[in-house]
Amino acid sequence: MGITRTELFTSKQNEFAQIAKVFGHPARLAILEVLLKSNTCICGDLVEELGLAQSTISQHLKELKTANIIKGNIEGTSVCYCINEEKWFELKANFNELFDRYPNPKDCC
Amino acid sequence: MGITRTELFTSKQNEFAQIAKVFGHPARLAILEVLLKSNTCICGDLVEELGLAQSTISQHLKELKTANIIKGNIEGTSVCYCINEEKWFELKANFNELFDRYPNPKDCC
DNA sequence: ATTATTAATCGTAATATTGCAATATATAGA
DNA sequence: TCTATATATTGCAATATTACGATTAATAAT
Repeated sequence: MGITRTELFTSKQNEFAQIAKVFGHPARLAILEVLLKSNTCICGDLVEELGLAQSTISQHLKELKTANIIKGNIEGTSVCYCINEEKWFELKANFNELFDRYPNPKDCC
Repeated sequence: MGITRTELFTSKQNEFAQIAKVFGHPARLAILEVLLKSNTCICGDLVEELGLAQSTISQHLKELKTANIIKGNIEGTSVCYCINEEKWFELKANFNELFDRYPNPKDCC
């Protein structure tokens, strides 16, 4: 059905999945990497860096913004994007919290 | 088009996105959490824990297995699942590598 | 051998995602 | 005001994902 039965899961699970999904596209990773590499905000430039159409990139940026992973500041006729520092470290903590739940020592297999 | 233009991105980006996508569904997170919580392999049980149909869970397990995040050992008529320890820590490292790329100090916004 | 149990696979329907062209919007500069 | 530039939005078309019932396959128990 293409529809996720979110009612079966905790809101924490649904929210985590939502975020992971945003990381689940190479174009969005590429955008994030450009933002990480440059020490400052990126105004424009993104369309030339990646090989996708402007509208497609705008859409991916929108998803990153909606997930609160990046911020966009209007700068004259263009928009400057950068990573939302607070959210970024929150996500790092969230992922580590998951990864660190690995039982140690474990008793199987 | 629903098709990702993987040719535009590095294999590292594509592979990372592929993994993130696996984490991008609450049912798969729920499965992983069950496996993390119990200190041993889980044989069956998963279908009762989550509220999804058996075939649906089997499909999600397949994706987790394909991504090499979990392993399945046949145990008589049932199958025991557990997290692939090596891969798990590799993923933790991969995600942290990404998160740690945040420029510090940064000079913008 | 027959039956019960468990998990995988198949087929299919519904919905989501990706991508792009075309269009709209908004600001800067002449 | 008119034009150029930059980004967002809209409207598709193609493909992917999610979910489930039905079926299959494989082993265990009787």
